[in-house]
Amino acid sequence: MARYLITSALPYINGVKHLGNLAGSQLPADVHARYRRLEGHEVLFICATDEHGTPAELAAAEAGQDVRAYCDEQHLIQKRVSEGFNLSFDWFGRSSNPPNHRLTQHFCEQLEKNGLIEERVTKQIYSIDDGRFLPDRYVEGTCPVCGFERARGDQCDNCQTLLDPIQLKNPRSKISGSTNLEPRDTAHLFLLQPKMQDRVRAWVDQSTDWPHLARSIAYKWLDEGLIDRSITRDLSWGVKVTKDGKPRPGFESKVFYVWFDAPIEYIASTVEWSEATGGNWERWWREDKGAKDVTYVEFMGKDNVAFHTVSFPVTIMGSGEPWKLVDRLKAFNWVTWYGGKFSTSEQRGIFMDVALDLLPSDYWRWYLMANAPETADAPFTLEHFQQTVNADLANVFGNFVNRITRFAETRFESAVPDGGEFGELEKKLEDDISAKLQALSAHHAAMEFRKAAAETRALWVLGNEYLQVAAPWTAIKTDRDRAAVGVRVGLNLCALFAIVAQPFIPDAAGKILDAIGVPNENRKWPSGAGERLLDALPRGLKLTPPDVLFKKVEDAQVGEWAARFGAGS
RNA sequence: GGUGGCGUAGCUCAGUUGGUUAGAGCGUGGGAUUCAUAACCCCAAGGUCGGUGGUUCAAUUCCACCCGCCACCA
Repeated sequence: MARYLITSALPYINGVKHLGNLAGSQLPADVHARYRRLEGHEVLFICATDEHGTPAELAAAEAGQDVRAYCDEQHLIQKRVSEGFNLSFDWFGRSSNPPNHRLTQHFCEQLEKNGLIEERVTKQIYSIDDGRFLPDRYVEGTCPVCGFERARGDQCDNCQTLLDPIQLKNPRSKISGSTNLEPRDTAHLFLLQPKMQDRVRAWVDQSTDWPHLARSIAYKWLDEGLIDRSITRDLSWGVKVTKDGKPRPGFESKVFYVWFDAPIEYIASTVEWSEATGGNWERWWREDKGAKDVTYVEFMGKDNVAFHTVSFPVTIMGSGEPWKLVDRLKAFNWVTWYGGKFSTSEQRGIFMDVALDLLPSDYWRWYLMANAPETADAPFTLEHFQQTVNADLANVFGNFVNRITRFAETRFESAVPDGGEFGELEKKLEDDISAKLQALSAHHAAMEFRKAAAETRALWVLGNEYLQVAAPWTAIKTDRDRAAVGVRVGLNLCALFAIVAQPFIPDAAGKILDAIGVPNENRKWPSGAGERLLDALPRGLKLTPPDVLFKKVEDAQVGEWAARFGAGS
């Protein structure tokens, strides 16, 4: 038994995420966590909402709410939606909770002790009418290079020139539109990342089992050279800046930059978990306190790779303390909506809460993992979704369960029949199943989700092929024992198929296992060797044929949804 | 613009550490079957592996350039 610490990139607090966000980190992380638990390993699966930063403040203002009240509400909404998708987090925390404040301050003070923090004064745009400094992106004005009138403070969208907000002509606040702005001196803390460059590189060098994409992104940043990075902002919503545990003089109206405190929430969310459950968080995160044998696995979208392979490790290593660093990471490309972007404002695409109103979570889980954006961006289309779930879930798997349980009901009194012996057909099936199980386990272990889904489906197909040849409905006319073998094997296959489908479609798998009466302790991942895979159920065991597991998605539904969610527009 | 990724059957994708007839699922056509959600099972058709050059006995697989799409650039 091994120990796995699994984290999913933190969803930003600002509204319910779309299917693409789900597919790129929370869902695969959940599938992997479930797989490792089924294997009998000790798993701690952690996520949280990322709640600080200007976008949260602005969204709250737009909603006419206090930012904390806004985050409270949005956190609950996201938590409920993640439960609706059966995301089996051991804890779903909040980066605004006290443990993250304490840890973020702790890390900064450690970094400062180690000579990695420097206080510097810079000029920033202050909006007198808004009563605040403006982040670069929230200053707009005329580009000094090309004259484009809606250039942002960090970059001109027209000519791509990188800008400082001070350079803009006729600058105005994007928040209020006010032009009553002036540059003012303000102090900030800078993290001296270049000092850690060699150590981070050495660490990346030895991280040979990362995916190629992750390493090349890390090397790209290292090759370009790390820079001193400002880790504080002039905002009120966030983690206060301290020195020796007390408010840091001159920083009373400042907080840490959201990108500094967000990854620390991985640890802090685990602290939240320990406070709520009595668990020992240091056993998972501190190598001096029992975390040496932990395998830490991170899931994220490709945009997050640099932060997880370079920035956060700088914080961790720079602390000089024995914190756990990532061992394996899995990065995803994007799911697109018909090749384009999901967009809340333009009503393009399906968001997590709406998806649950349309269909059970298993449909989405299956499709998104069977088509996970692993090597490239993957388009979501309703038509492909319909084809995939109807074929895989309804026709191949659901119908398999239905045909064999119905037959057992009408001809064998809804019980696992006794009688008859395995023949060549069953022996061959056993070999084929074992081989596929082995491949499936390997794909799960390697976090190859498309391949794991394809292999799961291939198992289901073996079941249908077997029934076709064994044909108990024909055998029953002349040889009841022969039919009994077919039905017994068929029912055992149902149980086995449901067990290995649990990581992808936990609800449906649970229904099947309940219907067949498989107790919880017998739902573990099959280890393969020497198991009686096809004769594990007690003979005479009564079952209740489940209702149709997966209703097909109808053309009319697809048509309606396509219009409603902006398909192809 | 810089860097990285991708471009393989109608669609979504595997694959080739360079080597006999390039694979899967879906979709399509045909057949078989009736236990089952008109499902399942079998068979078949379909590709000059983005383009152009180069290296090689041999390239879809390596190299160069080009075209197209995507991401990141703190």
